[in-house]
Amino acid sequence: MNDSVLTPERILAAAEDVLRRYGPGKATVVDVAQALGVSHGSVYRHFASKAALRDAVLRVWLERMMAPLRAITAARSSPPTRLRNWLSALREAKRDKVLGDPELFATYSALAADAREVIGEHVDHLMQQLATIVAAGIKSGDFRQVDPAATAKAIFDATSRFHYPGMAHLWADPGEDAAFAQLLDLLLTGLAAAPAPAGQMPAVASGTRRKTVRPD
Amino acid sequence: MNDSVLTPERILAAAEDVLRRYGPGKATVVDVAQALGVSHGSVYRHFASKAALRDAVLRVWLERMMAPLRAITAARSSPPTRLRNWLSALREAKRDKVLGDPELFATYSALAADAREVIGEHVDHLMQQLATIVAAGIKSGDFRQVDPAATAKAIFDATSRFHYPGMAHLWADPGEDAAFAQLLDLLLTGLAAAPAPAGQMPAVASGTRRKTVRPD
DNA sequence: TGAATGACAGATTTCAAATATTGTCATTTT
DNA sequence: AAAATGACAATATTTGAAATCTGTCATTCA
Repeated sequence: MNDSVLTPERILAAAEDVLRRYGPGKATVVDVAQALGVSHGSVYRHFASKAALRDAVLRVWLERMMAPLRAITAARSSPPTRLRNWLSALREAKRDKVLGDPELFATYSALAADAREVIGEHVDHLMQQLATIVAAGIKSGDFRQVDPAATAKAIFDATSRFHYPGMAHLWADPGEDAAFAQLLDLLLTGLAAAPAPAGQMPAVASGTRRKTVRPD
Repeated sequence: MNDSVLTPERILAAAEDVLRRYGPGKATVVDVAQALGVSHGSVYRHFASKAALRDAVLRVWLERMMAPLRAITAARSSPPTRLRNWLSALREAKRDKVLGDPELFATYSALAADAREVIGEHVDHLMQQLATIVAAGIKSGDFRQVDPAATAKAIFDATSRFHYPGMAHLWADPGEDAAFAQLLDLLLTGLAAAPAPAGQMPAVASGTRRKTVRPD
């Protein structure tokens, strides 16, 4: 098992493996070291504590999960479509994980419970992406004039039901798809620029109506 | 303690007391019986099992919490206002409970975790009330033509973040009020009847525009 | 005769002793 | 000299035997 030099990367990979095999409660630093054929003292040369190792593993996992979302954020489809796709992708990523391998999902949920800081950063990243899409929608005239950051948070909050791991126990229900679609419709309607608002308009130059129609 | 005859009501009251004092994990049927000055066998004459007793206590507690919501549902203010008040009241009821007495809240959350059926009924009741308000809003012309039941579910889902006990750990945050207000605005905008819809309208007789303006 | 009791079997919980883990660091290895 | 080791103290977890609890029911009580 002692292939090359001991690097943080090799330790991370081994840790992920051990975690997958043993579960979150039982995986020990000694196990990880053993998997690498080294003493557990060596692991502490690269990670300050078990918590630090745990955080690093979690970060890798979250990063992997976020990759498709980044792509959607940067896509060229219309902002409303992008928003729909992004939220659907977030939901499906979690849903597939929890339905596909409940144990592993539970493992990572357990990790996450003790890694508030990492989760905080993660959520911040997600909301920044949402805000980007919302801002694009305002610019294109598809969305009302709203505060992108605050609205991003509202959208994230509103969809928690479908992506927050603590609610995973509801995700196997048959009505879930319909409920999610219903919610998306409600949110997008709330976000849409009023076609011809009779009366009060936000006090902003309304020169940015929807200009181009892009393929969805 | 052996005042009058043993009734389900007296047992319920004692059970609630014991639960409050001992916590959810430690309260035993023997404790409840002891508090009443009877043998535990007598309790089983009135409740088939500890689970049944637990369910009954939970039902009483939930019923008490729902009372103000019923009042709001039946109020005479405009449907949008009623919806706002109802959702705010739901949020505040839970928030006050969890911030006011975290232990007791944890106790009841623990009960709830093993009483899916009772919780299911409870949620159904809540959604029915929401649907009533939504239907009223459609009738008054304040809301778009939507399916009241499906929309009630969407609204309930969208606000889970602020009333689902599993998310209580977020409720002490200072930004919570603003976030909730933001979400309410987004939902109510999404629900509002378009002032002058340019183009596609639902295939429904649109003879029910907002007729009267009531005091909010 | 209907309500209450308490002994009982089986299941669950508790608690303290035994074991394992984390994190450090003086020593060994390469 | 940098990397790795493993003995060690402090902490956390596991374990299993004893105690407690749930739910039943034959018997007692009023």
